[in-house]
Amino acid sequence: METLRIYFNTFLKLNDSEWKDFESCLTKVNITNKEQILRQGEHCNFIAFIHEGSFRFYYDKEGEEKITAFNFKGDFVSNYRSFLTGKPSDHFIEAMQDAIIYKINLQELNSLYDKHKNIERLGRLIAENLYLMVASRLDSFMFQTPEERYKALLERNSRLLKEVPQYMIASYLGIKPETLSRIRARK
Amino acid sequence: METLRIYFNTFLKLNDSEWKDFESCLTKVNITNKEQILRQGEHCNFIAFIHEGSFRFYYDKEGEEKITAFNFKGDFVSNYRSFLTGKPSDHFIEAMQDAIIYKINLQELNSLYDKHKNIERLGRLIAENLYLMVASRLDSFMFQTPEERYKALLERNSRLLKEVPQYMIASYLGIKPETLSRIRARK
DNA sequence: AAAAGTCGTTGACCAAAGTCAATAAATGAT
DNA sequence: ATCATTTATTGACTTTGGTCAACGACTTTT
Repeated sequence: METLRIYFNTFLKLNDSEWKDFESCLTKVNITNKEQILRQGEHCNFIAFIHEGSFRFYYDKEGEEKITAFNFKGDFVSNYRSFLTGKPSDHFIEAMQDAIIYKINLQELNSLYDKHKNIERLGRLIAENLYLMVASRLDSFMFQTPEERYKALLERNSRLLKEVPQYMIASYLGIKPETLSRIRARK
Repeated sequence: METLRIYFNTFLKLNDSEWKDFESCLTKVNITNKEQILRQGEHCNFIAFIHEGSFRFYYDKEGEEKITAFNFKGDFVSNYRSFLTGKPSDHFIEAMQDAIIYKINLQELNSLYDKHKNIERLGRLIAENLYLMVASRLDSFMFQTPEERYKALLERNSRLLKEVPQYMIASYLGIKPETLSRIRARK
C-alpha cells in the first residue's frame, strides 16, 4: 500500500517499523459496484483507504437519499462518527464503482496507537484534518446560498460534477434536483 | 486549575508529572466584558479554558454578525481552525461577561505533545471530540428546519436561551431575529 | 426496433424565510 | 423617575427554494 504511505507522509513520516506494523493491520477487500460496505444500524468498526473506485456516504431520510459525502481513490472512507462513538451508523456507504479498499479495524488501530507514539500522532493529525473538513462544509451551509455552494464545488472539484449524476450532486448540496437544474440554467 | 484536570479526566487521566507540565504552560488572563480576545485577521495561537465567564465566536459578514458558537465556563475557547492551520482568523472572539481564562499557546502545546505520549493522546481525543461536535452542528443545518433547530437547542440548552439575547440565538441558528420571533410565536 | 426506465429540464403554483417599516417592550443612563 | 437606546414583535410584501406534473433525451432491456 505504497500510496497510503505516501498519503501519510503529507502528515507525518512513519519509519519502517511503524509502517510495517501499520501495514500488517490492513485487510484488502474487493468491492463490487453498488455494494454497501456499511449499512444503517451497524456499528462502523473500520476505516478504509480507497485504492480504486469511489463511494457515496448517505443517509436515508424518509425514503429520500441525503448524500453527505463522496469518497474517491486516495481518500479514507468510514463513518468516523460511528467509528469514534461506537454508536450505530445512521448512514449507508455504497460503492459507485467496483472498488478495492484496505481496511483497518478499531481494535487494531487502538493497539497501534498504544504501541507507537508516532502513529498516535498521525491519528491526531488526521482527526484534526477531518475537523477542518467538516468545519469548512459547515461554513458552506451556514454562510453560502445553494448557488454559491454549487459554484464553489465547480471551482474546487469540477471532475466530481462530470463523474456523478446531477441528482446526487443536488443532494450533496442540500437542494432538490429541480433547483440545481435551475441554478445551472441561470448561468 | 483543578476544574480543567477534572474535565480532562473525562477523556483520559493524566498522571501528576504530566499534569504538572501541562499546568505550568497555562497563563491566567482576566478579561473584561466585551473585550475581544481574538480579532479577524489575527492568527489564533492559543487554546483557552474558560474558568469564569462566557464568549461568543462570530464572523463579520458585510457588517452583519454571524455567530458560530457560544462558549461558557468549563469549555475551551479558540479558533481551532486558525490554531491548526496557522492561517488568520476570519472570526472574532468576544467576551459576553467579565471572564477568567487559562491560555496555552501552540508552541508550548506542541512541546507537551512531544514530551508526553499521554498528552499527545489527549490531543487526539479532544480533536476527535471537536470533530463530533461540528459534525453534529453540520447535521442540524443539513437535515433540520430552523424550527427544529430551535427546538433542539431549547431541549439541549435552555439555559443558553435565557442568558443570551434572542437576536444572537437567531444568528447562531442561521436565521433572522424576525423569523425566530415568529417561530416562537407559532408555539 | 420497440418498450420501459432513468435523468434532467421546464412550468405553474406553494411555503418558508427574508426585507422593510412601524411599534411595543425592556434595559440602561442620567 | 424620565429619557434614550436596544431588543423583540408584528404586518405587508418579496424572494428563494420546494412540490407536482409534464415532457424530452438518453439508456437499458427484451
